[in-house]
Amino acid sequence: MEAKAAEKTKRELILEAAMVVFAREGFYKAKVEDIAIEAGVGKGTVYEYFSSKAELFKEMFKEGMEKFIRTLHGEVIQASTAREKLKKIAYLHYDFIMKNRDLAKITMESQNQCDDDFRKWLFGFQNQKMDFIKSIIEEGIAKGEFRQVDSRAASLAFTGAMGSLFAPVTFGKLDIKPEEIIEPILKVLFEGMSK
Amino acid sequence: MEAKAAEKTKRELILEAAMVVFAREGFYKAKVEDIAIEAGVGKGTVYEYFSSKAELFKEMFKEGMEKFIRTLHGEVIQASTAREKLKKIAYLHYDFIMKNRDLAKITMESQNQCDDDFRKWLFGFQNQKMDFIKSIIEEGIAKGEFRQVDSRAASLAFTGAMGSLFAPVTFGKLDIKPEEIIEPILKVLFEGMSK
Amino acid sequence: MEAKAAEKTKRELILEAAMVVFAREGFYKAKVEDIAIEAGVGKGTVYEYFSSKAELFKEMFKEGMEKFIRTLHGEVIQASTAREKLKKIAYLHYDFIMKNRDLAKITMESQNQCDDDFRKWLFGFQNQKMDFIKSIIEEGIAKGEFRQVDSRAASLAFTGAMGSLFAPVTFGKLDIKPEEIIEPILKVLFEGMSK
Amino acid sequence: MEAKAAEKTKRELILEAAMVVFAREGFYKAKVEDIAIEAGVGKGTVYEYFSSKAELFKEMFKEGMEKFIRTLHGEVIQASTAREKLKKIAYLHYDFIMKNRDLAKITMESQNQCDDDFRKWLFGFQNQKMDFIKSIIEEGIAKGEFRQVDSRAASLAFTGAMGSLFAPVTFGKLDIKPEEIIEPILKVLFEGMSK
DNA sequence: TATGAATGAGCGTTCATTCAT
DNA sequence: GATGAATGAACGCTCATTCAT
Repeated sequence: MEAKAAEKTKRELILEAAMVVFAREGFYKAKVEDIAIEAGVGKGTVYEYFSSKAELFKEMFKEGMEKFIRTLHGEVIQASTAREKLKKIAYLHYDFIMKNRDLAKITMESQNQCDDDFRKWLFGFQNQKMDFIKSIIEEGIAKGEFRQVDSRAASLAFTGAMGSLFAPVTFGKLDIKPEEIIEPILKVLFEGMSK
Repeated sequence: MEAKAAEKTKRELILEAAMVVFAREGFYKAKVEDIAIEAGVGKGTVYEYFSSKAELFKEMFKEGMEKFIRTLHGEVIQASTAREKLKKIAYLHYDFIMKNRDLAKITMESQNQCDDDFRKWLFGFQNQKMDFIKSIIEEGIAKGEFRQVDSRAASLAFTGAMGSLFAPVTFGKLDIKPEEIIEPILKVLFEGMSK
Repeated sequence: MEAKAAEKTKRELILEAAMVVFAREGFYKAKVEDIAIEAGVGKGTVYEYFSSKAELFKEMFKEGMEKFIRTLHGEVIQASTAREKLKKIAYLHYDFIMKNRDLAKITMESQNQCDDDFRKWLFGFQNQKMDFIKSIIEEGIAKGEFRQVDSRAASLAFTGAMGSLFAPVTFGKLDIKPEEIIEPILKVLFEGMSK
Repeated sequence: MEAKAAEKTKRELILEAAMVVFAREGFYKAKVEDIAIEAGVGKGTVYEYFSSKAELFKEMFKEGMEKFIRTLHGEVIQASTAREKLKKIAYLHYDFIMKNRDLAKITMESQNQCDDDFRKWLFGFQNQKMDFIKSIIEEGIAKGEFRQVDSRAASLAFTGAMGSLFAPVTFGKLDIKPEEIIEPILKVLFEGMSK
């Protein structure tokens, strides 16, 4: 996937290490020194690129999320129907959780331990995701794929159902195949929205 | 020696203060001293009743949750149909979040920062709640209120939808009436489950 | 020895408990509460009889030592020759260590952790013991039992040799019979003092 | 980068400060912060070099003692007769106490307040010293300098007599010249061991 | 630019002491 | 007198952050 060589900037190394360590330990238990070691750089170097531990946390979180959103938009655009789009989102969501269960785990934690600016960003980010889903549902209604459901309620239900996969998955207790859990959930939701 | 009741034990005072402070600050930022001040007792007194900060957190969390579960079971038993039961749960859930948004906020956080025993308890607790909902849905299916939906998928969707109320509510951004958001969500879900 | 019954005053109970606990834990690690429990009284009661932990320590120490000195004088007076007196002292010393190894252990510790008054008392006490031995040696010289040795040097040597039993005995490593170790030491010392 | 020597490592600075403060206050009353101040470093720096207060105490103690033992062996080897060797030991002992009365003072205290490993090390250390003296006495017997005395008893007496200098010296009450007290003691002991 | 030795503010916890009963 | 619940000063230790090299 990479162009030339495996050249990674120090910044990238640190962000990746931060992901690993924050996810493993949580924000407070994670030590800046451990992140530096994980990244293979000196402790002081971390502060060359990030002004504080909290700043590093925020940056790591943002990068991870924005990457996810980019993937989401990129993939979803290829689907034609609203139903397919939502299905795609559900599977991407599942994949994302599985591959980044670390990030998923700290999403929850992140709400309490950062400043208000970050909280606002996070809230805005979640709204953005919700709006994206809402717009797909509204598109589906417009195209006649769905009934005249309350689009906000439906997107809340959809988002919530996605979210409910978090806990069991991140605790590693969901050893069944993804389609076995995602399909039935989608079925229930789609039934509620179908004409 | 005292007249009527109203008398609160020190333990109760501390638990209530812990709720307030942990919710406001999160586990790590909360200082034991602040909890003591909030409770109107000395710092040492906290340690007369709880062996450590973590222990206090766990106890506070358990008490709050168990109280909620008791309320839930008590109220739900009065409803006759599965639909009414789920509706009841949705509203109680909403009320609980509104009244205990403090507790709601830290539910998420709590997963990372306590020991494995607590994590297990929490996981078991969540399963218990899910099973309760699942059994209501299955009862609804048996009684012919619902179609033959996948009861697990449905309960995940329901739980998830309830959960999705968390974020906006705990961030204090939901200034509409509860029924305006709960009813549409229930409608979507029930449509998906109806015959 | 007791007059009426086994009536023990609270004060005595506390002093005995203090002996046990201070000896087991040392001054700093010993907790006043543990002493109270050991004595079978309430924590507050300790402060009815002793103004502080340090005060309790001092009192306990003084009582123990003075009791030892009384025994020493009482027994020694019965011996007729200086040699016999010193021998008696050596054995009593050994017995005392064995029976009160607890007290012996904290003698050392006690020098650092109390106030100057106590230190002076302790120093005076040790001098008193040394003088007692010195006077016996001088009596021996006067009576022609010993050569004209330097009585101070001799008493230092004698005291020191007694003291050197401390470490091995209090560490419980001396599993030989007392006479097997005391007699040779006395022999060396007496040879050095004999005509 | 620095010119000659004179340069002291932080570790050495801290060990020296520890010696001063532990000796002045005893293990428990000594505050880590005071040691840091005495060393002219920050409190955290102490923990860069020693994992805990107890660890610092043990290291300080070991260094001091091992230095003493090295000095002892180095000097004693130069003496030819057993008598001279013991005399040398006596004077070195006295010097050591005078120069390191701090260390001497806490030797006693140290027995109670450290863990079992340290206690074992201390006990082993004392045995080693005793064995060294015993071997010199046995050498003296073999060479015909001393009578067939019980070498263990004699070494106990010698060690004890040395030890008895502790108390008066460390309390600063011995304002006489060292030879005035050491020579008579040696005389008594040697008389007891001579042919 | 990169480093890691040095730092000290900050916090959890202990326990001697007090005092209302 | 006797009690033990309540207290808060005190201290060991951590770790984010700095800065001289």
